[in-house]
Amino acid sequence: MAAQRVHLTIGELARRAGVPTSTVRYYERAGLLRPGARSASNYRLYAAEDLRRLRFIRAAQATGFTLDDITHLLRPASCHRVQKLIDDRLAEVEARMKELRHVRKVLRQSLEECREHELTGRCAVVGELSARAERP
Amino acid sequence: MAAQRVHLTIGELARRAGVPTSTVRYYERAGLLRPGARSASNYRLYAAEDLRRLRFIRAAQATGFTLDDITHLLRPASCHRVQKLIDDRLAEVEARMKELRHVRKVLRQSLEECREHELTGRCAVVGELSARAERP
DNA sequence: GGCTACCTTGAACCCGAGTTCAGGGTCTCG
DNA sequence: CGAGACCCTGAACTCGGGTTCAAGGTAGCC
Repeated sequence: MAAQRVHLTIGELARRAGVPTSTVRYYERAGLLRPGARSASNYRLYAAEDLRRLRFIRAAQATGFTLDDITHLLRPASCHRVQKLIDDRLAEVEARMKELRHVRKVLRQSLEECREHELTGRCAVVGELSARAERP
Repeated sequence: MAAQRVHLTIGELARRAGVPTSTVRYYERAGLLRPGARSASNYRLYAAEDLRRLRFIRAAQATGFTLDDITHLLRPASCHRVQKLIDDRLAEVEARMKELRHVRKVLRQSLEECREHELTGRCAVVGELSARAERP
């Protein structure tokens, strides 16, 4: 409450979050992030809060939420809805991790074989991958 | 070699792989999967081999390869290239798993808090999520 | 007072990965 | 023979998530 209002321009905000300004404007169009104010010259002005919000958006996105999901996460209108989103997402995350563990195993094995067979001139990776990918 | 040539139509193939026929045709356009033959009436005919190939494509895709990557995986022209693809992908998989572990933790915590705060009427999830997402 | 780096808008464009549509041919069953 | 389910083609469309472009306004410094 008493914290100084930091006034970031769009460029500053974007740099701090590691995104292009075009993306910030795009998120605004998408209803995800509105600047708290505008300067006299009509520049968007953002507070520290907005930086957190932007970082949250990127983090959520990196973990598989769509922008549409994120709008619901950021509008805690219904706790139930948010809970359901998180619940579902959690299930997806679990499933994805399981998949990835399998994939990692397959990739490692294939890579090894590929290296072993290198001298033969014929790369056997695809057959191996296919065969294994079929019965996860 | 001596195995019977199974002649699947596009619909049969698609059903067995769990994709729409439009996708199969799309993969053909993309150079990923050509039918081994055509019937007299110009229907695409696929062999069991092609079903494996299609399943491989879907599996690879599910694990984060783009269709373009997959064309290279399926054309083992250069073992080196394939190795590089797999190597890179392996690194991505590792990174992604790490991310996911963090995300899972955050989601679990948030969900718990959300449930605890349910009675207060105000959902605190976003604040929590944002705060945690900031320092992974 | 001019240079440079920033900011504004709306509209158009891009990409991957498909899907849909229009306008046909074919196969099989009754 | 006819109905319904399948197949063909090329072209257009969709969608998410942005980026790029044109045509400006502005802020700060020398």
